[in-house]
Amino acid sequence: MYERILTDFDIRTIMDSGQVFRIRPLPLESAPISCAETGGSPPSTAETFLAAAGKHAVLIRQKPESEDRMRVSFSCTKEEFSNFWNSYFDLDRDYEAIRRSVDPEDAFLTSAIRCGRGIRILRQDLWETIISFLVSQNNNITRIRRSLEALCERYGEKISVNAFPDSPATSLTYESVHAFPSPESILEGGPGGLDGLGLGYRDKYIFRMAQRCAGQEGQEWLDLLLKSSYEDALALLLKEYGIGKKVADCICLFALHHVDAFPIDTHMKQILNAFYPEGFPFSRYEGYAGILQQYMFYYKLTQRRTS
DNA sequence: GGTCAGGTCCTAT
DNA sequence: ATAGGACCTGAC
Repeated sequence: MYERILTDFDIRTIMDSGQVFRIRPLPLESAPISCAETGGSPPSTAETFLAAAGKHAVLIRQKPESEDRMRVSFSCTKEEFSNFWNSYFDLDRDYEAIRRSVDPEDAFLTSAIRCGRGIRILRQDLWETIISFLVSQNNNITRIRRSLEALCERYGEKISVNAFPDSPATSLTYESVHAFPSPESILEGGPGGLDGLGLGYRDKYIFRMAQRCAGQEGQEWLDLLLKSSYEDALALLLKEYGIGKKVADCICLFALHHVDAFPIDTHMKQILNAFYPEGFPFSRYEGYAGILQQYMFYYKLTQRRTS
């Protein structure tokens, strides 16, 4: 177990921000959503979550320490934390500085960053992110989660998760935690091996992408993407069957960490039309508009939920 | 029970 | 090049 006091970190907000689909609250310790804008205050009791990422998984327990500080425990060693989770959660970036840079006269963005404080743009596994956002197209977040979880249960290897010694979660066993499946394991299931996962017509995109990413050649393609600039990565991704501009931008932002990528989906279209009829001020936020996109997207979701 | 989901592909102009 | 329709399915 490894503990940190963190600012601009709220695992629940990250979980609900729509960039990641394999973080979930532990059943025994769930709590309502928190959003300053909707009158809710962060729960003062500890909440615990299970975060699965690629072949890694960890329990995360958080409790507010003060107004803007969170006490966060990770059920892993300090080494595992510094080798993987620190980077995964983008903990070396100063999100407070990003929030401070927002134009105070921009009422919508100001509300969005207040509501979404605690968001971070994760550095997710590339292959997992490609599949996740192929699934996401013309789909809803609940079903995306269900489909991906079912995919992991069918093809992902079981992985172990350390429990907190003093947690109610100790009584649970995490045999149900699966790694994200490899391209090869999906190929072994054959073309019909994706039936029954609720993927709909997206199954063919996923199977083809598994063919694309399998083997040494596939790995080399993924490595090339990892080394590419935003512009080059975008062009490479757009060649692939089932990947359009929006999904490509999500992959660039959430896996390749090109934080200037600015995915525009139905929600963002509505926001841009309603609040930025003259255009979003990209030049003011050059190089990191994608991070602000995430605050706006999350804010929009919380508004929809309560209206 | 219709509408809507973090869109993309395909076809017809 | 650009517009319009089809598309799996289940959550709400």
